[in-house]
Amino acid sequence: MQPIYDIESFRPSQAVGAHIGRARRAIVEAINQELAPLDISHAQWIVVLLLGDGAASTAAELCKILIYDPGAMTRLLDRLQKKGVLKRVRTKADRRAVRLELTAEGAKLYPRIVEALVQVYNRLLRGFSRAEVQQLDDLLKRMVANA
Amino acid sequence: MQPIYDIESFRPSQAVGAHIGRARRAIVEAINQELAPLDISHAQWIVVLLLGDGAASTAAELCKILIYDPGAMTRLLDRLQKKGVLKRVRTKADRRAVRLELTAEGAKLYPRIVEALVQVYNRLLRGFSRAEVQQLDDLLKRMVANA
DNA sequence: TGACAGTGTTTGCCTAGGCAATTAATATCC
DNA sequence: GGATATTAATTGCCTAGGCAAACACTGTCA
Repeated sequence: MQPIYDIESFRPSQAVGAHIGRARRAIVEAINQELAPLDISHAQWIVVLLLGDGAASTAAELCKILIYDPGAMTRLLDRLQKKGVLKRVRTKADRRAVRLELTAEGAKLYPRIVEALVQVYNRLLRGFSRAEVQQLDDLLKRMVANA
Repeated sequence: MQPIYDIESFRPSQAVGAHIGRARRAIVEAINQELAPLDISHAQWIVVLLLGDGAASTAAELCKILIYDPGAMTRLLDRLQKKGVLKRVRTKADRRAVRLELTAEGAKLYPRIVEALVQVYNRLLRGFSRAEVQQLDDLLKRMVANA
């Protein structure tokens, strides 16, 4: 298999990286716009999502999944707590860790975020067959696997 | 064409957005690692690239292409100037604008960045046929077009 | 030509993430 | 059991981007 790009003909703005970057920007902007009424930031709704579906329940887990700085996470959680979205609960099992729980308020946010995401993705995937989406996913996963 | 995702079965971490996010992270990290010896940040090498291949020559153009805040751009250019990578040249044509030019130093950076990008992309695309890369590009472009 | 809108750049202020050091609690290993 | 390493969370400090206001200059249009 010959290499895809070579130095002579390389055009940065036409490379996969640029396309991926533009697609990501389109997604982020669309979601932000959709979630604007909830007054919640990009980093924040991802956390609500992860707590809401049980993928994480402590700051450390969130940091690991999101590859996010622990210090920044503490402050992000502070903000969500101040908003009344989540609460910190110390547990007996491990007294270092703080279990994070969505409040009733926060729990109401979860389905709204899911709905927004589904809507945005479906919109950005207009005209795609399921097979094409599957293929896109697969190609991206192969890139990540090569890292 | 039926919608791709539905609320019940939606798994955020398996959606296209997540895959795109992970691919982007893999690319950024690989490039940063490759360019670490140059002591230049993510935002900075993109600017050098755009100036180097003539895609932009003023701060305003850079902002437009990168969808980047003008204030932040001023300061980013300050840093690159202090590093001796570029210089600002006032021109008679439009006395508001400042033409940006790579210094001899900056010009030497350009091919090294291109080389790093080509290398990283080719590595992340190991095992891809040209057709597959083309398909990936196309699928991403279609998403962006739907935005 | 002169008022006015628009453009290019800069600055100040605010927010937020990264890094390093700290503290508290737990795990490990002898 | 006790020294040591590791882990979870927090804090302070630094850097950098977003927004809004300010300023200089250019373009437009009556």
